Amino acid sequence: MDLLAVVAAAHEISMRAEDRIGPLLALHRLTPPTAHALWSIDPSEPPPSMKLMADRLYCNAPNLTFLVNQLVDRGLVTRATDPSDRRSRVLTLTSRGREVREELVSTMLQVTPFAVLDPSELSQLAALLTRVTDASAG
Amino acid sequence: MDLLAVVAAAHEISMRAEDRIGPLLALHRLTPPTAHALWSIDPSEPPPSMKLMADRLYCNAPNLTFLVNQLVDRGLVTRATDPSDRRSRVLTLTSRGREVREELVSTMLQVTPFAVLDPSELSQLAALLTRVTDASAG
DNA sequence: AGCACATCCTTCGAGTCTCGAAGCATCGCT
DNA sequence: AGCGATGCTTCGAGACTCGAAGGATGTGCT
Repeated sequence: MDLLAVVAAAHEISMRAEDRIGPLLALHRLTPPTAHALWSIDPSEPPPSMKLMADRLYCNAPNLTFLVNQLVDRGLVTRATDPSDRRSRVLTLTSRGREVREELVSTMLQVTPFAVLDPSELSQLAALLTRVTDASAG
Repeated sequence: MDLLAVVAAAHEISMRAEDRIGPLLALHRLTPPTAHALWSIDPSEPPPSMKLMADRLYCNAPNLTFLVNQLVDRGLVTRATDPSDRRSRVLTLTSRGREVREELVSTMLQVTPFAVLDPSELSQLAALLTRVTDASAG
């Protein structure tokens, strides 16, 4: 059955990538969860709310509060009250946050096991994975 | 660039799968790390040592000791001294461990986002991922 | 306006995970 | 026998995850 092989291989690739990015994370006192949170704040988009981030990271509210505190403590993110809904807090990267995020992304593109694929294979793979994420939306 | 899209999509798929398997894990008082450890003990192969498991899971020795303790506490795994090297401990699934592992694998095959692909797409994807894991071995 | 209810976030406590440093037992080698 | 290497465990500190509970703000209803 190919499905089992695909699930196992995908997991293996994730673990390998996480292992290889580890040293860079340690350098910035980050961990996989905090790095993922940082990654998920795109500076070219409007600042996301805590709620939106929790949905993106598939985590609950207390957990997200904790992760954001870690990023704030490390000077990478700032919290602000959303003027249009004062219950909501929006997250903005500091200049250092933007730098670290950029370093994270560019390093990941170098060390990810997917980097061994050539452009044609990558394009095939991107098409398949896009189909998966679109079709299983939720 | 397709590479970034591939990395992001792969991560998204993993998170989604983990989210969907969560309820089953909770039922057995498992978590993603302990479930992954359980998954990595194939009952049809010779019992792995702690060392081998640590390599498979990309984790260090103290961490693996902790995870295995969790599985032992939950009655899923037993530890035994390897007669051929008395420093080494080998891990064997209990009958309950085999049941839970089987349930885990079969449920994952149902809920994984990859399940939306048809056989031809799956076979294509399996070929690409196998190439990635083989080419980036380490 | 006032009240009920929902939503967004935070705090707290308990359990889990991760890792470096240190230590113990055993193995392989000389 | 002695010595360094290897496999595992213990310990302590920091990080992560979640349910329960609570405070603040928005929404809808009368």
